[in-house]
Amino acid sequence: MASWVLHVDMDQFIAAVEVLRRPELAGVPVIVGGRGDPTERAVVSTASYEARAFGIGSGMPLKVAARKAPEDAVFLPVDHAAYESASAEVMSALRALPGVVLEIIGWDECFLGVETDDPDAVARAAQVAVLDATGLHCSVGIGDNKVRAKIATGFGKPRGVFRLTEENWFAVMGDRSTRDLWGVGPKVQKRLAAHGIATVRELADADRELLTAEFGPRMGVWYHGLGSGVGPATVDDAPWVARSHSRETTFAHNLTTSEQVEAALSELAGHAFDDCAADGRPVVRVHVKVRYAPFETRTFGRTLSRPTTDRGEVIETALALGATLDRQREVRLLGVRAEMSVPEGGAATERTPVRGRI
DNA sequence: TCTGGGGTCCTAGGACCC
DNA sequence: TCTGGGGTCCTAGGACCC
Repeated sequence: MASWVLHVDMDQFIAAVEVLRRPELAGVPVIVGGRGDPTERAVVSTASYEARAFGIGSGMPLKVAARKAPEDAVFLPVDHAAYESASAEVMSALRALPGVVLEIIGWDECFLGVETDDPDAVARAAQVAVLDATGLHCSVGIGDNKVRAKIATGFGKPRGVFRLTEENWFAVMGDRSTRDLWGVGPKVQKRLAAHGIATVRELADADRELLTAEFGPRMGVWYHGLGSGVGPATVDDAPWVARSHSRETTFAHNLTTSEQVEAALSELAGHAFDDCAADGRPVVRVHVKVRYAPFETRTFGRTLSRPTTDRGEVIETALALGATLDRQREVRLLGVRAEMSVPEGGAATERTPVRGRI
């Protein structure tokens, strides 16, 4: 029997959860984001397929989405609790599949590791299990490692299954843009293009020395392998260990006084600390992030002289960092991040350097 | 046209130590 | 006058993902 990695990804997860509890929304363009008010500063979390047909997608400002949306479109507020509970049902249905190792990588997606000679059957079984348990549909990518499984899922959407392995990698991906690779965003795409590397095949054929000179020893090697679809294949079911917690807020009206900034920092730092405290681990470092109007972001950090469980100390540190902000400029967004100490024997498994939760 | 909030990991460069 | 090399820690910033 061979080892396979399956990537399970829910179809339009957030919009689907909303439709599930409000069946009258079936077939309607549904746009979930912010507080559901398209006149506010917020972006689209998920748009239903009906809404996507109008060019509305994740990350788009709600104001822009409102302009594109038809009259019968429905804007809904984000309801984290509802998605978390739906997510838990999905994961528990998948975990119950025989012989699988489950690694959760987000609200609406996970990897399954399985030993089988018929991965398609496992993929179909996963889809049935999720649908039976929750009424929600998903797509499944099958791969010989995490990178190929993850990319395969996109070809299976919606409600489908797609297999991507060493055998068909170049046939499927070779002529596509490097941007289609997981972990290559607009900046990296541009830097690669400056070296004449536009396609996946060109990345695979590129000189490794050139890539390490451009991106550093780790990322250079990672990108080079990515061109050939190389990646880790170990699925790890160890519980997730958060490295940090943050709270941030975008203000409907920009802040202009020190008093406003201090009040906001105290509150955010307190919440961030509380999230760390709930994990039972001390804070080792505090960051403050500020977005000046119109859109320039700065971050400041300070490492504490020793790990602390003192809420007041974390707040004081955030305020001290906040004191260095430019008082002449309006503040559009503030955030506080608290990094925690790493627990004994913390996650030591192979990780992909794809940023985000993986 | 207007750009959220929650995360993780990598890199460059300076400080500092031996 | 010329001033190593390696290692670690820290800061700041960058990039990406969901």
